[in-house]
Amino acid sequence: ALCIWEYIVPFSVLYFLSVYSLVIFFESLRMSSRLKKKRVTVTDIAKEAGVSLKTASRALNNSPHVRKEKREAVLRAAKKFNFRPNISARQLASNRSYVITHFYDNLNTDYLSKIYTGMQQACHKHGYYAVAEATDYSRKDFISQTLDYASAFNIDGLILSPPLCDDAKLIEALKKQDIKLVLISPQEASNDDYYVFVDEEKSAFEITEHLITLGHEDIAFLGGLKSHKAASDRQKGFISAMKHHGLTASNKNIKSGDFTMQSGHDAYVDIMKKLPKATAIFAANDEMAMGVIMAALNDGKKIPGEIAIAGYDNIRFSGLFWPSLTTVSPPVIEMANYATNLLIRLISGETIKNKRHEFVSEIIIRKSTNKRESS
Amino acid sequence: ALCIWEYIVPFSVLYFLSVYSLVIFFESLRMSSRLKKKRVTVTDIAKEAGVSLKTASRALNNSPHVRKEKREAVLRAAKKFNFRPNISARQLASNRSYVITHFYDNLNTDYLSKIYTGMQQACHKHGYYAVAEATDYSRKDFISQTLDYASAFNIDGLILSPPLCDDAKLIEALKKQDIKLVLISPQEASNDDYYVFVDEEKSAFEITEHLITLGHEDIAFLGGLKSHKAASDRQKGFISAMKHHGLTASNKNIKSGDFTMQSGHDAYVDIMKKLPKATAIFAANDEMAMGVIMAALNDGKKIPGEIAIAGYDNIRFSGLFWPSLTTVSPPVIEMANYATNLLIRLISGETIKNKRHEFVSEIIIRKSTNKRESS
DNA sequence: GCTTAAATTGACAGCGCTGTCATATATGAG
DNA sequence: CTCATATATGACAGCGCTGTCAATTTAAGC
Repeated sequence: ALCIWEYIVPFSVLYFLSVYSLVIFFESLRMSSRLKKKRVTVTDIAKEAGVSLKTASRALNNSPHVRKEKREAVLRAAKKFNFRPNISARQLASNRSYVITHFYDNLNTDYLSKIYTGMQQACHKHGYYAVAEATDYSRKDFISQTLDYASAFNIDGLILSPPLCDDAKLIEALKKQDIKLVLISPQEASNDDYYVFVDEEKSAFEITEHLITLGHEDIAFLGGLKSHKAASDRQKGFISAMKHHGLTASNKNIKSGDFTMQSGHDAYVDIMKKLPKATAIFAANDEMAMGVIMAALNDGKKIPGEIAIAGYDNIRFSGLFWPSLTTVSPPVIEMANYATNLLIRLISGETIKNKRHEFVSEIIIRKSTNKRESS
Repeated sequence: ALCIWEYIVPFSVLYFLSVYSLVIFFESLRMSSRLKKKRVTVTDIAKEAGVSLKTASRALNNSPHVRKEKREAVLRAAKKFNFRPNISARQLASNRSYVITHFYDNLNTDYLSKIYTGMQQACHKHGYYAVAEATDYSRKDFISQTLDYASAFNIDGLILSPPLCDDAKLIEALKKQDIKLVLISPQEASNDDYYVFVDEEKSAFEITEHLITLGHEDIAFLGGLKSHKAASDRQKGFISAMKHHGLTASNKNIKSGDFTMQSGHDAYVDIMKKLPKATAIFAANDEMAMGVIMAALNDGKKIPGEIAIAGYDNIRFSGLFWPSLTTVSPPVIEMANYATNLLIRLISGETIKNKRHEFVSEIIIRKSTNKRESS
């Protein structure tokens, strides 16, 4: 994670680079009382590359109007001196904050933490700061608050996650203020929005296929709330996998819960009543899957020997659960990273054709479906 | 969370404040093309208060050598104009970053997220940035990496959480570099360190007492690894609560696991063999408690009717579990907030007498012990 | 080859704040 | 009341960068 290291060159190397470096070196010795390293500034780079301060600045910022040779010379000098721009000076001079904020209203700290990690990685690389800010979506003045916040802190860009990314009014208001934004997993995105998303249907298809491959034929699906797009996508994936393999998917083996563990528990009882020969259950989220597992254990069933169970989301606990849960893991960190990079490019004024980027989740096979698996 | 709102005064109010505000108002109208609000700067505040730029700066920064009346005048002016200092300018001029970083090597995103929230709150108030940075504690060059990072980013202060906060060498090295730091829950802190911690023994005592109050007498304790100080503190709390109420605590009813769900499951079986009349089990962490619950359900026991189960930590999932788990909730957000405030005071050069601050966890009673409880 | 437009380059000011240091004022000792 | 010391105040430079705008070079068109 400390990708900064790549910038840090041992002093011994610097030492031999040039007379200039020698000067730096001795200066640093002189000031060594408290390791006050002489900062390398754009001026130094410009001198080294034989161009003006401004040209160096342009080259470093990837701005247009710099001849190729000069640009390369500047970049070479920057590398040689291990140059890192001073963010504060940039902020001050350009009247931008170089801060990207993730606004959320979500208590799933696990999810939030992953988003932050992804943002952090991208921000790090480009000299931006990543900030996460909780909001209260239920407040009536929510939109005006958000706008005020963004302008007070001079936020350059915003990442919005569900449910905020589905508030058309908020998005419109932010756009009107000319604040760049990228959405993560919106339920449905307009053509104007930049966003990242993950193909839920495909993953549901794959995990269903995994169960089928293991030899299961009587597989039940436990869905979620109808209004939740992800849940219905997962259901579609299940149905098409079943049909693809010549198995039936009807309301005999499709039930729905409300995403809680309790509802998983209840659903198991229901399923066993209507479809007693079921040997596998695929729940649309991990919590329900865990409820199913508990009910099954309670029922005296061996997992996965007598009944295999799969979930969706890969919440942190699904790996710690016992038996550990086979599930679908959406690449949240990667998505956030991509979204942030996209945002930074937008902020820099780049025009980007592809407004959307699709990710694919990973299927994680653990003990709840696969007895040969050791962990 | 958006505590910035308190700074935002409706325009109408500003409008009537003074001629000066009028000027601001019209300027902002002129620039209204893109809401380019004229920034209020220290110079403005100084003018209003009738002092020099520097005196205003001093007053705003709580520096010494400012007469009381002038200080008050400045603060009044700042409030009137709704002044917010420009962080970047500060950073640039003072050669400090105003960044506080939390270094961690911990996969518990739930915990991390709470720490970040607490830091965020404190940083927000004082114009600092909160950053969270993952490290790899197992690397051999870990310490030098951390030092390089801190100096490259000019970090003002560091928050360290377990296990990093227990690395004496790291701490010494950081101190030598004159980097301020505050530890969160160190296993044992030297007299020189600033840290926050939580009284585990007390909480364990209380939750045991909760079980006793419910009428349980044959209570088993499921401990953790001996090397883990928190685990042994929790065990001490259990023992003293039992003794306090005239109940026995011996190796007949004290077992130990390894903090995994699986070990909780196994421990239940063991406990029931050695102490079949047990009606309550207190596990030293939530995961083991959940393992115990599953084993008990598997065993046909009713929870909490026939056996009550309590955990420790209040991981996110313990509220979603079924039955929801009675547990101890350490105030992580508050701890991080306090630690960050402390750090900011240290950075500002304040001398602080109390190097440590104790927190008390909350006992959260849920269904696994209390059938009357509704959620 | 000449004119015009486009691309490239650099000089310079200044973002908003704090550090330094010289100056001014207050306090205390004798 | 005077001088030394402590406390209070302000003028000014400058942190490192980017925006502006004018100057210069290059390319394009005919």
